[in-house]
Amino acid sequence: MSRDQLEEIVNTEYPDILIREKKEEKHELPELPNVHGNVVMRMAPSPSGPLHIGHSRMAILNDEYVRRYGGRLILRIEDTNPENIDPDAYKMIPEDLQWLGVNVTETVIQSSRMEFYYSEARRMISEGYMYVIEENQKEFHDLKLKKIPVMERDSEPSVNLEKFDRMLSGHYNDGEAALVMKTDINHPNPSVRDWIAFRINTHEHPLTGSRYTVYPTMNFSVSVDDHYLGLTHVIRGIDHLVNTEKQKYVFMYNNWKLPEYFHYGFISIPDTILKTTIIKEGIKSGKYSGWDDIRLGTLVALKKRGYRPDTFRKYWISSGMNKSNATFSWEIFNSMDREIIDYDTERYFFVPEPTPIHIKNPLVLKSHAMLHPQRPDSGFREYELPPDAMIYFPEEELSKIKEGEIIRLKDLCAAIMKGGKLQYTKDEPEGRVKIIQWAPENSGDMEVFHPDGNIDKGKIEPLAMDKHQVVQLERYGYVNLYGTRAYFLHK
RNA sequence: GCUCCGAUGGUGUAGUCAGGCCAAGCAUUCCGGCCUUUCGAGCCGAUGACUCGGGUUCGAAUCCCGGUCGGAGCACCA
Repeated sequence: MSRDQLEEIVNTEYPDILIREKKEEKHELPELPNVHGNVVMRMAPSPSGPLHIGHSRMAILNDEYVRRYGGRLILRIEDTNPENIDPDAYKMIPEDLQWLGVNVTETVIQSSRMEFYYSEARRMISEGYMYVIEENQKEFHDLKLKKIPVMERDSEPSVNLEKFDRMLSGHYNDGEAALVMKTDINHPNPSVRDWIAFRINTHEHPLTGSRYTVYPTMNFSVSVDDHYLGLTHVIRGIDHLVNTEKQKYVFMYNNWKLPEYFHYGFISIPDTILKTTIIKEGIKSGKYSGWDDIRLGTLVALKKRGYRPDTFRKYWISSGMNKSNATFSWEIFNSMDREIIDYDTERYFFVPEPTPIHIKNPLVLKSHAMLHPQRPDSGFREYELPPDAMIYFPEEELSKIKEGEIIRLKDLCAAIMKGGKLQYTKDEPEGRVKIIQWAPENSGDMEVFHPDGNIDKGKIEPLAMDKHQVVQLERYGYVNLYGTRAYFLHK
């Protein structure tokens, strides 16, 4: 007997036992290993601009685990490269995180910990784990590729300490000396071999000015910070895989306990402008109105369009910590957002490409539209139209109506196409007909800005004018209203 | 080139560590239908996937080997 036959019998004879448990879907992140009590986690953006969608993943993932297990979430601003820092970012990043609902328990700014990095460096130099190279960086690099150590690799700690102090005293210019972390000169990955831990950069720093000229590279500052801040788990992008490898040497030399590391895969976000350099240029040239230009993928731009912070959380939790590369799905993201906002968004009429038409109604007409179809108690939008009223109708729809066809003006009346003109009819249409939105004569002008740069000009019904909220423009899509303009959210 | 990482429907994921409950779950999109004074929401239905080849095993999406494809890194950026 086949499975089909069996099912057939069960279906007809014993339907009761068929009540199968529906597997409940888990939109949950996996448990973290080695959790003993609270966790300490961090996010470490560089202050080159405000946060964008990509950053939100790191923020949400870390925040979500700290919420689950309890503990601390450290925002560590990694500003050890004085070039490419946007001073505004120090303010924008915390604001973005707050909007996302990420609960930062403390903030650490690396440029304010320079003395600490120096003292850690001195200690590790004196223990023989670091050495200074001078004037021969090119050679240093070439020799590394050939797995050959430079001469300085074996110099005495006291000599290295002396040279390091000379670095700090301003004796060298940019690129003339560097402090190197000894690792394994035979490591299969050349970049892991003896990496640069401190370099000289005389660029002015937005926060510390010209006080410091010797800056740690991220692999050094991250290592010592991760340890001294007590990190238990580190979640970050797969692009840091090799960095983790490098940082492990610092932990090993100092006998520090390694945090648990997780690296999630690259996510490419289609049709979205994220690169800070491109955005900055665009703002400068006037192409973009600012960081919150809705054509951008920054969080402030997405906020302006009306996305809810919870949508980000939901999306990133459902994506999990997959190591494989993936494509960000606006489709799914928008669907999640729709689910969250739909119940709260009022309905209004917007007529793009409006064409005025006389509907030739013999009597006064009253429209009666619900503010929200699922919430009858939310009220109605009502307009009174005098006889032979003029209304606005979408141009595009008008051209698609055939001669003699009856349509319905939503929540108003039926209308028939006669002699190329649409006009009132009291005949009730049979079956399914087109139901189309319209706008009364005293409607306002509105421009809807789309993220692809397009602008739809049209008429917005009077009751929606001057509103500042996310609404659904029926048959058009969800938008965020800003008075006489609106930003398109999604369908 | 070298080093590392990965591969489940159109898309995003669950399952892989501890092989059998997977005849592969969920979400989303598309398609069809129902409902409806929105093309939104809701309801019903349908299509659609374990990268390939070997091996181990009674049994492999899951373990092993190899190939292919994709990605990242190879900085005095983070």
